[in-house]
Amino acid sequence: MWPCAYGRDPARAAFQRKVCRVGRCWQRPVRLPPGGCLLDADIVAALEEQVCRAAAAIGIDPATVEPAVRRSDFADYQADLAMGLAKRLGKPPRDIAAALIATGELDDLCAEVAVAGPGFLNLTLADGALSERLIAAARDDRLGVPNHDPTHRVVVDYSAPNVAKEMHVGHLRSTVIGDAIVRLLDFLGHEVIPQNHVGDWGTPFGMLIEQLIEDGEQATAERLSVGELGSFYQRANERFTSDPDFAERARRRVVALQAGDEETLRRWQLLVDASERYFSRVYDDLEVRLTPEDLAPESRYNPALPQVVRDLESLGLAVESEGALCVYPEGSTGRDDRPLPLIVRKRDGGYGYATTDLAAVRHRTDDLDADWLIYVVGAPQAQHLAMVFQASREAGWLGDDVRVDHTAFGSVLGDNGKMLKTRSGKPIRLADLLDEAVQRARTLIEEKDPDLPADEREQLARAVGIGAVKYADLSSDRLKDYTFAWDRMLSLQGNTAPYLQYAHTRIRSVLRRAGAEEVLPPADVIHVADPAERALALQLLGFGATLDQAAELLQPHRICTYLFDLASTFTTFYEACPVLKAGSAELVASRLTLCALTGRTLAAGLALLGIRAPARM
RNA sequence: GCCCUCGUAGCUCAGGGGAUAGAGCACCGGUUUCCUAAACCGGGUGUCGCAGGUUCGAAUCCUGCCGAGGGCGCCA
Repeated sequence: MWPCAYGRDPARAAFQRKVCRVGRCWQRPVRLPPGGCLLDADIVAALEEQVCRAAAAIGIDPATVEPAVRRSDFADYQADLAMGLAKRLGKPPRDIAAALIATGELDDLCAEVAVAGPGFLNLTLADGALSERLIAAARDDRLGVPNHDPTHRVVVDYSAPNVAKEMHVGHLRSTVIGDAIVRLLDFLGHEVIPQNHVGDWGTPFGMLIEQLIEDGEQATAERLSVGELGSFYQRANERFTSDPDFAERARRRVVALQAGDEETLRRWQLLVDASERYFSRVYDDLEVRLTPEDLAPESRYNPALPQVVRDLESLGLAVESEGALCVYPEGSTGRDDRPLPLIVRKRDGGYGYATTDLAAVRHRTDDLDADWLIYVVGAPQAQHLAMVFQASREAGWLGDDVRVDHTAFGSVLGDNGKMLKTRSGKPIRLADLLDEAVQRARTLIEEKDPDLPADEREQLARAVGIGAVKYADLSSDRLKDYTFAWDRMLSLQGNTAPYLQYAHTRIRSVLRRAGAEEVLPPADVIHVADPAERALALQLLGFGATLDQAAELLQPHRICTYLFDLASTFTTFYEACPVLKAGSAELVASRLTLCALTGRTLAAGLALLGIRAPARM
């Protein structure tokens, strides 16, 4: 294809700079296997490189052009760079496009390159190039998706429930989105460190511990472990507001807790332990990867807080105001354009969550040595986090080489357009929501497939019900609010988990019939003559690029959109192209390979979202 | 008052500067001697909130306005 001396190749160097343009090499440059040709299934990257090469050949510095290759309605792909070059070169864009074609650089991969419209380059791939890459992907455990290069050490902060407080739909979003991001970045080769920033400290623990004393330790621990957190918290709160004696005891209890009183700490620990047992159960039900090892609760930072404050003072960043110690990060203003404070030490000498968050940043960069911090936290926290990040930058705790993202998400709304609540206006317990999801899935399965053995039905109900809830949460842009609707998310039609799961089982069924379910050596050649075959082939080869984009933008919904398109494209193929009854043995093998690759890609994509792909439904 | 986010088909949503803005639902019609009909195929929908600007080209980038939600000092 082209020489191996990539390091000195100006077109490649320029192309790599191009893909790194986001700033700090967060995007993946094309990886070069030792053999010197691209095994990477990502054909867009290969085409872009050839376009850069063509640009260089007509005397354009490839570092200064955007190859702009994308899927096209008019050909397999299109490159849109000629129009942008017209003014610079003082030539009509169609002439430039023609000159790019004339270099012959695109001939390796393309059977046909044509100028269209104002100067689009319509690229039609050579069948051989498609076939070759499909076979490489089919042979590869990773479906032709290379590791990201360079890889990063990434802290993902997500879920973050509160001790002795019910988990609700807000935690659902953080947990599900965070889990998908963890799985995705892990798959792409990054070293991922999940951090569950559990809320286990603060003033409410005074009343919670007093309530524990009133209810009895044994009984409270038992109730909390099985998820009766909401009623416990509520009772404590009611006592606190209605009984001045209780409130006074609670206030004294906070002081004792902060002072490290042993007996108080023991009771606090009891609340923490019982709650964490419950969280683990919910995580198991949700089928997310979070484990007790990932716990990094707020209290763990307590010992570091005085030092954080001392350092901020000695750096001259923290100043006293109205008795409190404040940092004023650049760029944040509140009412009357006054700078907004981050209160790092309260008037009473205590520390709030800002200080804890600063300590956490420090721990993650210094001790965990992360160079990428991801906070999967609701959108309302945007200003707070921006201030924490800015203060950390100013304090030198976040270097320029560390990327930080607030991966914000919107609210879950009911069908009334308001925040999802029960009819009585209370927040919906996450655990109840999951139970209902499984129950609804079970009912559907009983209707459609009454003969299924009970244990299989239960497994399936879990896979479908939990998958539906998670997929509904992941499939639209996380930043927007989303409307929760059982019927939509459990539908077999549309962009839903059950639809994808069903598409996957249909594929598995074909493979079963072919006796090829376990091992399927790929065909020697993949036929892409039929438009439906070709469309499927092109879609399959876009998997890696989709994952890269989803990871770069931290948008799991891009994976969903891709998988739905893949399933739709497959369906069209499946209708148009007989597989087992194709004309020749060769064609059967080719189409079976397409089926197998599609099935594996669907399963892999769903797995990255934390959703199971059962073999039968 | 200031700041942030959102506004795309009747509904739920895709669309990160490119050609004619796309799906699903809903609605209408069709498909089962045929690889899972829990499915599939066909049928028409738009002042991309409004107005300017940048650009060869804007749903996409910038500014202003309107509408919705959220945030703005010691809760986390």
